[in-house]
Amino acid sequence: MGKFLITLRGSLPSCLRETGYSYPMQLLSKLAVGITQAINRCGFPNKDLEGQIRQVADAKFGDYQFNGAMGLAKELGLPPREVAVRIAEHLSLPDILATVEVAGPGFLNLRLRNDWLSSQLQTMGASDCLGVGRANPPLTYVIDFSSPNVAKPMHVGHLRSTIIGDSIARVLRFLGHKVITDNHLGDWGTQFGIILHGFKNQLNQENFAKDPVGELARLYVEVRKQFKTEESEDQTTDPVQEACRNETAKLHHGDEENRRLWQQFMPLCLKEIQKVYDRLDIHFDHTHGESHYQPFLHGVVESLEKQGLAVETDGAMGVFLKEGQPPALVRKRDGAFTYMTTDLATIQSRVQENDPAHILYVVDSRQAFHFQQLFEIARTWLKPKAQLHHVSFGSVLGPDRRPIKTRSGDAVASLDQLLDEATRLAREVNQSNSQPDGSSGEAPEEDAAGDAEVIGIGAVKYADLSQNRTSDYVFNWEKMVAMDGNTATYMQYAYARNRSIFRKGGIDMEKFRIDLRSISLETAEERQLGMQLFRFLEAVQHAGVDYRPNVLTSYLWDLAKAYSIFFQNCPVLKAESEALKMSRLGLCDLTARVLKTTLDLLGIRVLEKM
RNA sequence: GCCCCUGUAGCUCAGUGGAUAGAGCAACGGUUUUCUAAACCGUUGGUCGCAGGUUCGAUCCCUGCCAGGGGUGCCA
Repeated sequence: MGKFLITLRGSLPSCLRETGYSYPMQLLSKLAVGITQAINRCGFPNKDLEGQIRQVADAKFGDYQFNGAMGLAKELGLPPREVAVRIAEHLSLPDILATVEVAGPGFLNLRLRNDWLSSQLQTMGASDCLGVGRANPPLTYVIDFSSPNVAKPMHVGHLRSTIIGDSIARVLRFLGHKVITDNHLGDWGTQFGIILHGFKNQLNQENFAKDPVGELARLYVEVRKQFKTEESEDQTTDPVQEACRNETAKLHHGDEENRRLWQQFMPLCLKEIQKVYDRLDIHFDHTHGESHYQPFLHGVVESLEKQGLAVETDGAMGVFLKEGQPPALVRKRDGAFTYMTTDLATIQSRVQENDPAHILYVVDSRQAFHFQQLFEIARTWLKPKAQLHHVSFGSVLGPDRRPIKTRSGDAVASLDQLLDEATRLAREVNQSNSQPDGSSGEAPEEDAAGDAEVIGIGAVKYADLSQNRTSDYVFNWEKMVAMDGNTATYMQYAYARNRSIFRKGGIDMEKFRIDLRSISLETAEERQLGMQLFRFLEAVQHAGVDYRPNVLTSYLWDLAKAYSIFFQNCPVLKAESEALKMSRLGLCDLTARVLKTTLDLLGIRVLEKM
């Protein structure tokens, strides 16, 4: 491969090589080889080349474009268009390219041959994984996501880590990597001390019997309210906070009563959380909470101390990293360990047990400083071969544009409420569209409740996933439960309409898929849809390289648009000839499979009828 | 104080060192004897916070400023 930057819409090209992404259908590397050869034939230098091969900005220019000629021209002191023309003249990829055109100040616009594209679509269609195949070599990823505090009910703020993490796991698995997901529950920190303190002093027995988790959550909020505010100058003298710290420390030191209570609370909390995961269709390989690492914490601090990393400071043990920066505390004055200690133990354990190439933390961007410290300590301490990444995401803001905080006990929509509302709306829309008024769609009567859940939860997930994870966003009920425009519902609907064609046509899917025919891309609509289908691989790669599910939602939107235009303009069952009908059915079926698979990578299900 | 992030259409947000900066929603107008109208088509809407700099080319990179937010030794 040449020294090109292969750009998948701005993704990090070197990652493609580093992560060993090499798939038979990879077009960009083929183009890179061809263009490198052309540049060599011209006698132009190809080192330090800032050129780029990418999808065209506008379909009217072609399919792909090469932007390197302008930079090269500057280096050579030649007119940019002349350089572009010479590269174009020497560019020879006769099987793949139909046209190579120089345009504007020196762009090289490339158009793929229809027969080549068609053959690629056949390859995709014949492949179970739609031409994506296996990464070579597969890498091991540990992905840490969701990680709620078990003592509190999940709310909209927990949604992002949970569904973004799940989607990243699905994408990396689909790309052929080994993925280990781990829900690092907050089940051992100060929040338990708070609950223990509340339980011992302010318990409402009746509530606890009726709704134990609800009562624990209430206690948490109640006790938090009694803390001195952050403005007060000396929080170390706060008696309530001190008492909570004391309960935490007792738990950590093996106090019998606190251990017993912890063991009583945990199954209740876990059951509550599991309900949400079941609804969201999210599963973990491990649920190793903070408590899981408790036996190793002493050893961690000891080891850090031995290496001279941790030193005593005001009675606590801390690691000083940078001048002027506060130390990272690994053991508090009262002997309790911190989440820094737990996170270090967790890294150690993951490195030893899984030997991963990457460990991803899908966590709120506000914890950036923590991860910076954590990674720095871990690298010095363990010298792991694993790369550590904080896959951060922005905050969910309230209507006042300020982050929703639960520490202060803000009232926020619970996740259950959100999912209920979305499901309720889905049922409403579904019913209104199922009236026997002649113009309605096929009424799916069998499992209306289940269908509404698929649509409603899909809508909620899509609303979150379609946003770039790094930016904050304002929480909005209507947006979260919207079912028109660029939403999961739109994709599910496109899928359902697509399947309807096959039902109406009485097509035997198994026979049809075995008996694949060549796909005609004669009309502009067919061509555009085919092109979009072909780009599936690039979209998944890009999403995987950047850990960004919203790349997939953008792709889906483009694909669904292309399909809608095709659907509108190209009759399938009533196509002019049997051959054209079969070709278009082939396009439809491939579209359905790509839609379904991409939605699956987002953790969203489809319905055969809507 | 120090560190980090953000600023793009009325609202919510995409996007990119390259061609005329895009969607959804909202508003307005149109499409249903034709494979599902949860759809489609069209119109309106922008000094990409401000000012410099680097570059053949900057909304994107750099610096400063303004505005908002976050973090910051005993919460996680």
